[in-house]
Amino acid sequence: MSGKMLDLVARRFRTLGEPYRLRILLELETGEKTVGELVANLNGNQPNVSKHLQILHDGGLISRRRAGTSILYEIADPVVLKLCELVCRSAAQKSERDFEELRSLPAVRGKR
Amino acid sequence: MSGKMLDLVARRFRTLGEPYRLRILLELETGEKTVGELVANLNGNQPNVSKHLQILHDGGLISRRRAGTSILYEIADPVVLKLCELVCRSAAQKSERDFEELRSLPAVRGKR
DNA sequence: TGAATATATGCTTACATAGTGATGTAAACA
DNA sequence: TGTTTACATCACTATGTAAGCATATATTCA
Repeated sequence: MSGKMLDLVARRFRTLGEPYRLRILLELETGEKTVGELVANLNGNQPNVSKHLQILHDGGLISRRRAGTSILYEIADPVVLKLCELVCRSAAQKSERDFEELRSLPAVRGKR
Repeated sequence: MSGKMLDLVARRFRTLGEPYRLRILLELETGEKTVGELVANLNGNQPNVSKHLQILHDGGLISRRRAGTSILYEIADPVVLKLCELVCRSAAQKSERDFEELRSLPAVRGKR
């Protein structure tokens, strides 16, 4: 794989590597929403939400269309949902392993 | 999804959001390797490679075992390869779209 | 045990990026 | 046309993190 392609892929992962942006994507999972709706649902401030939307849009993960004075965003690349699902499952498994490892430590076993 | 879970998922994406770490993972795709081999194959310096390996290991994406004075690393969570493949395909599609969009701009169309 | 080899860990610097408040811009409507 | 509404952008600060050098740790072998 070329260096440029690696940079692209890495950038895409980083775009998804922000909890706030994941929350936005989860909000959009149920359908397109305006910036104002997202701000309200996420208890965020408007400039911050707009900036994250811009980043997601630049990355091609969401698309937008104007509707009057509002702008509606929606998920453009359905791969994001699949990615989230995969990572979510994998992260959950790791959490379980970490927990089991902790539980098997003598110092902890002795404390019960 | 809870806030902690979102943080975990986001962290996992960020772990993958570094070109150098992706190169390491691609190297490991063909089997386990020592730090020295990775340093040689990636033209990197040893502390930097070690640090990235540590990050990947903390994230549960790779595992390690000692063999004499060397330490062998290998991919622990096969989901990483699937993720890379998905993102790679998605990123390539976006690049194509960007290219088509550029090509259709009047300023560019007129220049040929 | 002491030297050599392989790897990990501080420490510092530089850069990217998130959050926030102030301000700019574009559409709708009186 | 001026005002209002919805959103985007700018400027700044703070934090996270990658790269690089120096150094510490652990294993092997003489």
